[in-house]
Amino acid sequence: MAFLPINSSSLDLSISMPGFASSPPRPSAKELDMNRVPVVGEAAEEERAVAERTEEEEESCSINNGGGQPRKKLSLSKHQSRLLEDIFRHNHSLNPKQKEALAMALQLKPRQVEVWFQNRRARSKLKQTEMEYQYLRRWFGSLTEQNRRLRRELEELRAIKVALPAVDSSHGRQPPLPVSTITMCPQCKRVTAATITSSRAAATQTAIATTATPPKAVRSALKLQQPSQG
DNA sequence: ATCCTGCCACCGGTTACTTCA
DNA sequence: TTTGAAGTAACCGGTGGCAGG
Repeated sequence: MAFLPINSSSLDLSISMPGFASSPPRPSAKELDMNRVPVVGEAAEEERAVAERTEEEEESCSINNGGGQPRKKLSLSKHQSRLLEDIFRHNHSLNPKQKEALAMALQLKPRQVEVWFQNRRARSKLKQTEMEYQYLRRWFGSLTEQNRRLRRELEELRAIKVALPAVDSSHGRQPPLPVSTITMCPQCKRVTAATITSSRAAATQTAIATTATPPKAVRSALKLQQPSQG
């Protein structure tokens, strides 16, 4: 469990903070909230933008005043998003103190940080689900193909068995068979054509029957891809 | 020990806004 | 300039865990 390195009074992140970093990357105009007036410059502008945004939120955003007015949607700056992402990578949820500290560092409301983490967890889960779906779809496809191949093989083996009805018990001399059909009888340890047809057919039958069950490795692989909690 | 209540955090689903092709 | 799709911040209602009475 990777906890954020914070204490009760500060968020000690080794990542640059908006408004605190010496030279934070300047977000492009498109990355900033379009409700704000366009700004030019470096850190001061970012700081000013955040301050203006916060002021606007105080007045208009229902997350602050409890609704009534049409909600305005805040666009987080690239800087804020990056920091949130960095923290999310280490921790998918925050305790109240961490949330408070992070909100302070980002000049956001704790509720906004909370909502961001909720939405981020949801996106993460959705992405995971989509990955699993794609994986299972591919797996299903390969199983279908395998099943088709095995059924074809079973038909061929049955055809061979029909063509060679007397071979089964004799172990006697038989006409030469195709190399691919020769195998060892598990009981008598002798190579016979009849054994091939029966044992291979049985094996094929079993393979067909068992292709519906996901192998343990697949099940655990899907489990392993779950995002680690806490 | 059990039940009830209030609080809080979280989740799934949805809405509404922003951005971009 | 308009428009539809995609991304996502914010909201809503429901649920479960926990503490206190």
